[in-house]
Amino acid sequence: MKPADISLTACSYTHVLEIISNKWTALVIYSLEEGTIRYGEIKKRIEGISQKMLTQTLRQLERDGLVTRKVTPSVPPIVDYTLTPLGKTLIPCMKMLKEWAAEHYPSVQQARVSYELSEENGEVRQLES
Amino acid sequence: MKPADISLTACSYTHVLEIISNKWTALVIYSLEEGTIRYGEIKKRIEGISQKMLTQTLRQLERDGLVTRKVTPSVPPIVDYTLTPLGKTLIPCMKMLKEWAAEHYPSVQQARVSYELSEENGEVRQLES
DNA sequence: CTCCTTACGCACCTTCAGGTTCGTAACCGA
DNA sequence: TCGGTTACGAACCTGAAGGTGCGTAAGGAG
Repeated sequence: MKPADISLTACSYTHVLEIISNKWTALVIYSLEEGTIRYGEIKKRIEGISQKMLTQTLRQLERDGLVTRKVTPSVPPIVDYTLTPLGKTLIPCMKMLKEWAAEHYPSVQQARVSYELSEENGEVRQLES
Repeated sequence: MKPADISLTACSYTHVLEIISNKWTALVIYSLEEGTIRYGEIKKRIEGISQKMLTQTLRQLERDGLVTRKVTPSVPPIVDYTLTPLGKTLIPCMKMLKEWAAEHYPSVQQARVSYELSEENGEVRQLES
């Protein structure tokens, strides 16, 4: 009835997801929840993240005003990262997502298994002849 | 101190985002919030989505147990989509994300602008010589 | 007889997020 | 003198997400 009332560029969902849906972003924010932390510490805490990806992710968060970067020019250098007040407003959202997953992700996994099974058994998907 | 306690594959965030962070997924779920709706209706409501992407997105949601697909074998065919109870549990999460964006996205945009400005003015980023 | 309709599948192409590797500054301890 | 340290930048490569266009069924309207 109402035609084209949902727009990708205008929709709020797109905006949030654009910020937090990068591969490592949520994990980096999570590692910052407890307060200020050094670059190297983040890297140690997050399993499998490369230096490049961590730097890239942090740069993006800094650009978006979600974290602050503080350089102490010693040698070797010390760089501390902290969530800004704006960044902290994300925490309740993230908590909610986390809780949803804890509660419902098993159901999703189960659904996927049964879906694959019914596919193998040649269930009707096609609009048949 | 605590080394590698955050893992990509084990973390709940990854799981939720894996489900809802595809380009069109959130918008499709949003279009289903009000109840059962036909394929063509969804397509009309979401600006710029192609047939292929809509089908792909719906297939994925169906596979994850978030929507049901009901085919009425008439000609031309009628296919109705509905959120499952599991799918409906996502709505509060989505609402929260939406509200966050409504409240805070302007700040993010502003932060981006000032970031670009300070870049142009050659701010110190490098660990200097 | 022909065209329009709905809801797809399939094949192909492009783009970009993400990953790997290498180089760097300059101090400190051995 | 030489390797280890920290926190990066730059160049390059790859795979997967997303986009475009074509084919299709069968009935009803004209």
